Amino acid sequence: MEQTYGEVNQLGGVFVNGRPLPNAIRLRIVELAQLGIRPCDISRQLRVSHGCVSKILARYNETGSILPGAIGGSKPRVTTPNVPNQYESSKQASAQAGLSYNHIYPYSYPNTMSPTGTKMGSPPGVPVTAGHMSISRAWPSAHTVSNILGIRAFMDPAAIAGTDGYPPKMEEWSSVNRAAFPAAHAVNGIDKSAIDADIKYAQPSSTLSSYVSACAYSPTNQYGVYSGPAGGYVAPGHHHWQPQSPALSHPGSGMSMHAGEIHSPMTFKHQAREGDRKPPSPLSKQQQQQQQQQQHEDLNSVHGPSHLTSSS
DNA sequence: GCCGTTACGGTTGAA
DNA sequence: AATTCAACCGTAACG
Repeated sequence: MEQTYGEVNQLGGVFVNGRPLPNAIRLRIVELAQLGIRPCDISRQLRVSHGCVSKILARYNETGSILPGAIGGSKPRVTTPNVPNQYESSKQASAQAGLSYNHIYPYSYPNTMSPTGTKMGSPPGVPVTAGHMSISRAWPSAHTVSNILGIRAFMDPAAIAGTDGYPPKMEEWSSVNRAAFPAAHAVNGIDKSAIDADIKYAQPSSTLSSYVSACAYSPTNQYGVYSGPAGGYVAPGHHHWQPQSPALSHPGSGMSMHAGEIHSPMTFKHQAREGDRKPPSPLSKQQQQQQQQQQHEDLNSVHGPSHLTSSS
């Protein structure tokens, strides 16, 4: 297990068996889909099996999250009926969920060169934001609920990058994603960071241009169809997203960026549907801390705009 | 040819 | 500390 670098699928894409695709790729899949690109094209372009594309998109549509579910661990044993205290049980459940998964997992595959230095390992005390939580929706499954800290990974390339191979893992950024990038706009923001991170996985060489992670895969861009990175796909008529949701948007966070590039057709469908549900979330103190951290991290994460230039 | 679904082999991590 | 086991993952293949 140590070095599971990667295998190559039929499409020539790199993947690690048993492990989720890098968020950058996932993000790209969603972005492209939003732009109207057909799944089959996405599959080819990103070199991800269509089954996977299908799965990710389906998941996104359903949960609003591009992030993979929590891997590993055991669900809290529910053997005990919640009978005793109804309210208790409910809160308990949430709490558990929250607690269960909090790590960050930026997929940094060991292939890289990362400098090591970062220990950010995001210790268990990771950063989270309540704000996010709230919007982050109640996840249907036991897992997935909490972690928002993933965000930091998303937003903070450094953090991610830092992982020299063995980074902190964030399996559960699930909620994050939503929170982190509420809409497409956010996508952009994240994207870059996420991409950076992932990129390493994909391409160690990374210097990478900020975006295009996907493209990164294909240096040559054979499929070059979308030569453009996000910008490329972006719909021309996009509007700037407006900070309408202060709550979820971390102020200052990377999102502020020009995100205007992508319009967000998809948006979260459920925001409303589940939105109501977890307001006061029982945040664990950890989470609280996390919140703080996170916020501050967000700030840091402001990354520069991805210049989309050319490429290819 | 496209797309949804699922079997398969694999990884992870709480219990 | 080691093992168990359930949950997830992505690919590949099927329909």
